[in-house]
Amino acid sequence: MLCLVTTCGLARDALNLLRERKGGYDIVISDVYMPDMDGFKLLEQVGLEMDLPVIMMSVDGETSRVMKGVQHGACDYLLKPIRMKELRNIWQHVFRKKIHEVRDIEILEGVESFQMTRNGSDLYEDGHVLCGEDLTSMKKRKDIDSKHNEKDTGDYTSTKKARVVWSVDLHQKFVKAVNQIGFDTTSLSSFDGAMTGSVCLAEVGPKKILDMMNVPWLTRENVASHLQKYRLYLSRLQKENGFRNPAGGIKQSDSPLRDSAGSFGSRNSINLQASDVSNGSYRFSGSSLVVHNEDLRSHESDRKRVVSTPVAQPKRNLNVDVPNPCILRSSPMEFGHPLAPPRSELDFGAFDSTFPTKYPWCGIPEIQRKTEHDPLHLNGGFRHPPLPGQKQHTRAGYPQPAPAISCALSLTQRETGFPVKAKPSYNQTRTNMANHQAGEPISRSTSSTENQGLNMNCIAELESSRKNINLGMPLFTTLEEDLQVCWIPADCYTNPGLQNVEVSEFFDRGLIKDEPVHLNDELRFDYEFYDPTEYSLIDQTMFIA
DNA sequence: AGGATAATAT
DNA sequence: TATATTATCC
Repeated sequence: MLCLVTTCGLARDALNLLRERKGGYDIVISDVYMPDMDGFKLLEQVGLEMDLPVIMMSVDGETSRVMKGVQHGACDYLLKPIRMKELRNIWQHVFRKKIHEVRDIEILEGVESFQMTRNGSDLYEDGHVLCGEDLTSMKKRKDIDSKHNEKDTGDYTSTKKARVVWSVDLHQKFVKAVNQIGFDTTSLSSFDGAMTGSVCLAEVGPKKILDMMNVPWLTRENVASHLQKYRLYLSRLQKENGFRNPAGGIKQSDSPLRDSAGSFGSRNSINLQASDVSNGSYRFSGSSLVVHNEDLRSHESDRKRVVSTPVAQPKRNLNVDVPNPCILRSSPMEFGHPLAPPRSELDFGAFDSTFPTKYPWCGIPEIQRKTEHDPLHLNGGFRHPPLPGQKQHTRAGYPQPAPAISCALSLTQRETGFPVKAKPSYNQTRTNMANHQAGEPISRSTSSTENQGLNMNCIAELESSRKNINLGMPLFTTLEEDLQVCWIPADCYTNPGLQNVEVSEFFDRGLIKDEPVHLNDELRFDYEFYDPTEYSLIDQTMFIA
């Protein structure tokens, strides 16, 4: 890096130069002792007239003096003799300042305009500022660069396709389509559940599935890719089934370890292992707030037609056990739901003892199930998963402990309109846009769109922290809980005070109502009539591979 | 269509 | 950093 240094013997000269050429300098290094002026005076003056980082230096390392420098606004204080290494480092200050400027702009102008800033005249590339490597991650740099190129060429289509996130509901559509096609083409219900699955898959191709799914923005490639994974999963499943579970029952996860190979299908029973419990830091680590630079990709998601899960994303490191392994039954009519699933789907459910329909891939959305151990299921509407006894009352939770501070904080910040986001915001932000594109009934009000991910996360946060407190020990949040939090009716938040008000308000698209939250009317059926436990299985198995 | 592999996300 | 997921190529 080339540095132009101007030296002055007098502070007065320096000030004049600085005034003459505003913007011509990036940093000021000044001795504390100067013939014509106290260094602190100069420092003060520079601070008043221009916004430049000032570094003080002197042979005097007396604490009070150093402190004085800092108090007057010096960003560093170097002791003479100054080493080269120290000099090299002073550019940090310049850097930092620039970055703060960018941040300020972001905050002031809001996400939208910030994105424009980044897309357009890229502040980062202003002069030499972008020389360093440690300010923003290289990844971000890459994003910026690619965006920049896009702008230059004007060719937006040349960029890579955004990734489709196979959310629960999207996958449900997929499975639905697979089942449908399987039904249509075979027009018979196999008595062998496993065969039914295979037959379906043998018959269906991505094209058909795509048509059946009727999701306009989805491509054949998307489906093909997903189908590939699906098949992979099925084969693993069959292998595992033959191997560990010849009887076809629910695999007892006697190991808390995640079997990476077979985990797709092996998570239906959940172990509350002490080792897992001790791993309670997970939730809180996830709750730290980040002033998050809206990812560019969320900006383009409309164009890119990206989907993402509308619910909290599964947490891979979680493996929670249902204390009583659910006994699954195909019992759609028990709920008297008017929408009886097609025959093939019933068939899927009917043979869950031979074929692991308990696994998410196998038509969960189409069949209704009941967990014998959970009477709550019969209540209709919102139901809990069969949590261990302790947890049960925390769920009903009327006198609720305060939510996580972080959550309250994020809510508050959200109100300020600052682009503050809970961590997994990227995908979820995309979700909303994509969902919108798919014609799903999602409000496009700015706040809800921008903060949906945060909403979810905050609620999840509330839930988990509440549990943690109630149990008096760190308890990790389960996936199912993550999902559940989306369903919690507003009146669950009976704890008076800030957080309740804000939480309700938070759901400005009406996510919290007197009934379970669903993302899509079409899916309502699934959400309402499926055992949340089951649903958790969906996630755990479907998205954790 | 479907498998292999590259790219990307977590 | 390793692994999982998805896009893309053939």
